[in-house]
Amino acid sequence: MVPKTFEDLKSQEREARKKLIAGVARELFARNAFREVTIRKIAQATEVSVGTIYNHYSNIDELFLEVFLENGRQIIRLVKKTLESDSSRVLSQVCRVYVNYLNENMSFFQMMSRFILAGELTAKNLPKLDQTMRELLDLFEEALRIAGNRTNTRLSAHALFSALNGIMISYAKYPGRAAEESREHTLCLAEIIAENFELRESRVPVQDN
Amino acid sequence: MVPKTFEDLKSQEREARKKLIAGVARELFARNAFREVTIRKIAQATEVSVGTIYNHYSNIDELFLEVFLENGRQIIRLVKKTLESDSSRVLSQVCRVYVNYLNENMSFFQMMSRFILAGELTAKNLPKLDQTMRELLDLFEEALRIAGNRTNTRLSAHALFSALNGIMISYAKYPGRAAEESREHTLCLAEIIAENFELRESRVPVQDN
Amino acid sequence: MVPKTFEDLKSQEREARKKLIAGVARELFARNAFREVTIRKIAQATEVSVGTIYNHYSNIDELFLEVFLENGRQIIRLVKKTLESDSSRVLSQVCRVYVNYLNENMSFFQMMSRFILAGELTAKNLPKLDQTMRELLDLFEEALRIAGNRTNTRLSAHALFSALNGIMISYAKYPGRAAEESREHTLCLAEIIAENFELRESRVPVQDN
Amino acid sequence: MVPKTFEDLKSQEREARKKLIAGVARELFARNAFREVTIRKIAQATEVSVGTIYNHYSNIDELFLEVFLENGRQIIRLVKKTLESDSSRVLSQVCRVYVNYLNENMSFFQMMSRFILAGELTAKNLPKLDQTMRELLDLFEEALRIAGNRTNTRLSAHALFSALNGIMISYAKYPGRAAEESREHTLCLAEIIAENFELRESRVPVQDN
DNA sequence: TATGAATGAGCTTTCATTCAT
DNA sequence: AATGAATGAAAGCTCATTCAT
Repeated sequence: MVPKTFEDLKSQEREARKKLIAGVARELFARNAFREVTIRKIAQATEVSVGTIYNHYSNIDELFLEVFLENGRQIIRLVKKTLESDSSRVLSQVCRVYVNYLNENMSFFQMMSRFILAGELTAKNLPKLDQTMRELLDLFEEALRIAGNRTNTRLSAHALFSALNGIMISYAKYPGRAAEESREHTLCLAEIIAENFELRESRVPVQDN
Repeated sequence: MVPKTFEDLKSQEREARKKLIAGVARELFARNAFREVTIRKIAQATEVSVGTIYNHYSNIDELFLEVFLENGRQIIRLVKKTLESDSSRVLSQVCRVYVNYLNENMSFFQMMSRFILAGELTAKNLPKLDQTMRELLDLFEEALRIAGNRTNTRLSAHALFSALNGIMISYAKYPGRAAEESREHTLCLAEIIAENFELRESRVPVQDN
Repeated sequence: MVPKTFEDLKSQEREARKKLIAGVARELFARNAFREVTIRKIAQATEVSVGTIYNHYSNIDELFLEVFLENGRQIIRLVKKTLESDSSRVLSQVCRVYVNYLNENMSFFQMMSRFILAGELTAKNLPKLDQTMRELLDLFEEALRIAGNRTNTRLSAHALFSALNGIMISYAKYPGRAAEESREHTLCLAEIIAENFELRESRVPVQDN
Repeated sequence: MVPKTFEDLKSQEREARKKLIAGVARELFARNAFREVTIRKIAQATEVSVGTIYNHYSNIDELFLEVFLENGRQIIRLVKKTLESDSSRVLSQVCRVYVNYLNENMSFFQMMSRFILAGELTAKNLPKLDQTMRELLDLFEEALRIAGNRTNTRLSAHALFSALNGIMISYAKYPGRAAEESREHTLCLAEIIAENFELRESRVPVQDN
């Protein structure tokens, strides 16, 4: 958007600064355990005062949500691109892209856990979460359809989404395993999930020959 | 185990007290949000002092692990019983039993999240976690085999386990939904997961050419 | 005051803006608890920036003082009107008018408390406070005189002023009581204070022995 | 109370420590403006950690209330002693004792302001406040009766209590005056209040002689 | 003169852990 | 072995004030 007036400029700058904070926070979340990311640390990393953060976000959960949603938007972009490439086994590729992204943005689940399991979300912010979720599920649904899965596609999309998230919470950092080993394991499981959600003629035992 | 010596007796008692604490903590976790359960509250509920808890567990994560493992043992018992009943669609039933249990013991994931994603687990305790996981996965593997799934059964068991956990983190308390509604949704998704992990001849389009 | 020069005009405008801020702040204080009124909220309510407020008042207490004094001027106007009405029991009416006003402008005491008990007042501003106090006390003194109280009238005015303020701090919002109930209680106490400050022939027991 | 058991001893000690904190806080309040007394400073003054304070008081207002009530109990003791001394003009002496005490424990009103005007009091603590207030008012009522004031004594006690409090809020630290000067002024006003609440035959102008 | 984003010291409160008894 | 008071670092958040634009 090209600013038309001085006001526009200022509000654009403000928005940019706000995004900057969320961006730095996102990096922090990618590198650290969710519990260890505090407002003070975000402030330090952004080279901004604590108060400034509260000038942009009215509380910590609002900032978390912003990061969460930005993660969501990134994923949506990646998945969209994957769907557009007309390669074979699109579903498998979508699953791998998704799990791959999550491996590099670990805190995504811990936030999900916070927003969904612990319910730290105001009614005001709920629609934002819903909207992002819906967009992502639309894409999963499309991938399922392409893969030949044509019954209950919405519910199946939910199940697929769940299953991939579950891989992460269950194995992304399984204690005692090296990072790369874990990552490969999650990708391997993503592949299995994908296969199970594809229409699988080949897996049917040959019958009458 | 029948005590043979006075020492045995004392150590049995000690073990009993330790279990008592873990048991009360487990109830607390079932009824409350993970974040709200503190050492103090566990001490109060057990009618034991804070210090006593530290006499049995060297830190809070050791106690959490004990609770987690006890949860695991309960699940294992339930799944075993399900496998023994020779009804049809055993895999589906196993999935439902598992998800059902988790609905009533929500904190299970938050602990999983703590141990796996946040890595709060000492090397010393890792084997205990491993052992329980292995037992549970053995059962899932068996269920898969019964359902006709015969390739890569170990990895498939991992994938199934992941998928079911994912249902919980993604939808168990989806904000804005009533508890009963959420529960039904999770069971419905468990069923879809089960179907996708079963051998599904019926889903193959008729090939009459 | 009619502006004579351009300078006058500008300075008049400036003064008007200053009064505007104080006026809005006054409304805010009347409707909200003292502790909840912040510079930010005053700025928002005035539709002016925080910085602008600091252009007119060098700190928050200067603004508070302005509000306090404006409250004082309002009270003075009301009490004057009451004194001019040649009704009977003027002292009682003055007391009720005063307490009534305070019931609708609660923060008055909290400011008094701030200025007097906590001493948040610069030497520069002291004369303004003094001047307003003196005017109000003049009126109380006159009311006492009308009521027949003719000894130590200045000190009695102080005592009367104190007593009415004390009603508010002691009972204006006594916890557990409804607002209307509290208000009535304060008016009732104001009446008792008035009676005690009037010359009370009737209260002397008949001495027929 | 003489401790009977070891338990008694421990609980007595605990109680003593709790009182110690309140006592130190009371001194702090006597010497400093209410706003400047923080949990941290109380902890420092008591040579105790912040956490310890929260072991004894569940929040800051509970501690404030304790201090307030202890102030109240002290006043009650003093007023009682005054009533028991069979000197003349007991009411006047009661008023002076009360105002004198408050001069040495300034924060009393700021707490009153907090509890009464700002309503920072949980339902649970309300009865404690009520009880102390009632006891104090009983004494004021008795003083009024002794002074010959026999109508509406309860309401009059309220009015008297209010009036004396008002002296403090209005003049205890009137800016620009020396401490001793202010103190004398408050005592002088207390005397005037007392006179006005006494039955005053002498003040009645001689009528028909 | 008006703006309002930035500041940061300071607030209350929490809670796993320690240790003298 | 059991106790539970003491600890204190660290959390989220507030708000009067400043200052570059």
